[in-house]
Amino acid sequence: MKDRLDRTTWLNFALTDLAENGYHGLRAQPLAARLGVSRGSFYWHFEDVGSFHRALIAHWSEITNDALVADLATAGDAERRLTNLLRRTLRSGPALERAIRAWAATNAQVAELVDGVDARRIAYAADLLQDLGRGRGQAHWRAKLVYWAAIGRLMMMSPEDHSLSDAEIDALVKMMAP
Amino acid sequence: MKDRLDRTTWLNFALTDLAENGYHGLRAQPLAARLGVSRGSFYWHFEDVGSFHRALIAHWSEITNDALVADLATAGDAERRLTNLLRRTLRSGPALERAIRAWAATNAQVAELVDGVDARRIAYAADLLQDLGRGRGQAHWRAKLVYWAAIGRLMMMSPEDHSLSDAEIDALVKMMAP
DNA sequence: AGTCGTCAATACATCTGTGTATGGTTGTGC
DNA sequence: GCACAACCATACACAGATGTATTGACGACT
Repeated sequence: MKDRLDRTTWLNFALTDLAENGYHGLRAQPLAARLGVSRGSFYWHFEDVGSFHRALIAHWSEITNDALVADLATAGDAERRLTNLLRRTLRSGPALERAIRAWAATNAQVAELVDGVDARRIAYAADLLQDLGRGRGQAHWRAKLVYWAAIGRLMMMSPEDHSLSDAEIDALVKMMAP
Repeated sequence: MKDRLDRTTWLNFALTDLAENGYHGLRAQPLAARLGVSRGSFYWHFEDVGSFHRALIAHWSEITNDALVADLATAGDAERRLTNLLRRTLRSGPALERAIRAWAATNAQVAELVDGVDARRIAYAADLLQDLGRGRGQAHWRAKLVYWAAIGRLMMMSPEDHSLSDAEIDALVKMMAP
């Protein structure tokens, strides 16, 4: 038998389910049904629903921080890296991030972790803006502004309003770091 | 007996509960418990949970659009109105809007209504930017950007990162409509 | 005073989900 | 080839929510 599950398989499946169906489906019974197994498997891998949730957000946090580390290793000067960062975050598939933030709105532990991720990303953007000549305070509030826009955009529910051309992103970079 | 409830009392209470506890509490049993009545009252005023939800988002949409109409009637020139709009939306209590958007992430009907509210607000901001001399296309994408930032900000879960000084808001207005 | 409409409590059947206990199946090391 | 660990199914008791049906209490209108 090859179709047995391990812990990270559960977690990865839960992330895709979270992106598609929201956090209300992140429980033993619905997930097991979608996976085609019984809850016996769930309760083998996880103590209870609460600890499953903790494991899941820890897993998401790891993945997300890995992605940021990859960003940090991107080559190029600061302006190019900022442009690339904006292109990626202003165009990425919004489903999972949106679902995580919807979850964070009603769960303090999720909120705390999301908060940490946000702070790291803002600090990264602020560093880039400082490299482009902005003062420390200016760089930080502009970084917050751009990051807020990225998050606000992915919270929009109509896809047609997500569009942003290369020219508009370039203009945004120039606006933030002239 | 004066402590009997009518339909709008239910809806208003549901909105405060939504802001405080998220949309997972928007059901007959928990709401009735918090209101100190039985579910008999709920099922008198509403057909079922689904139609209650529809009534609730319609109610929110009305309230929100009324607020926008009030904004539209604000006196002053375009720059002052834009500054006021930003001060209000960049500083308002974020709980209800955040909860509504968390709800919209997993409910198509809520998403549709939120979408309409967003479009109206963006159009209003774009009008103001056009009054300040921006071209039509420029005004619209800058309005989207500012609106995204407002939404992204209220999705942030740590209160200390919400702060934005008057000077920063003025700088934002100058940045968008120089 | 009596009737009707409005609102709410209670009781019931049903559904979905939790957590636990117990046993069964599959693979791996010796 | 066997013992053990990893993994999963099944069954049970329980909790919370839904929706419906029935009954009851209050107020207004005539």
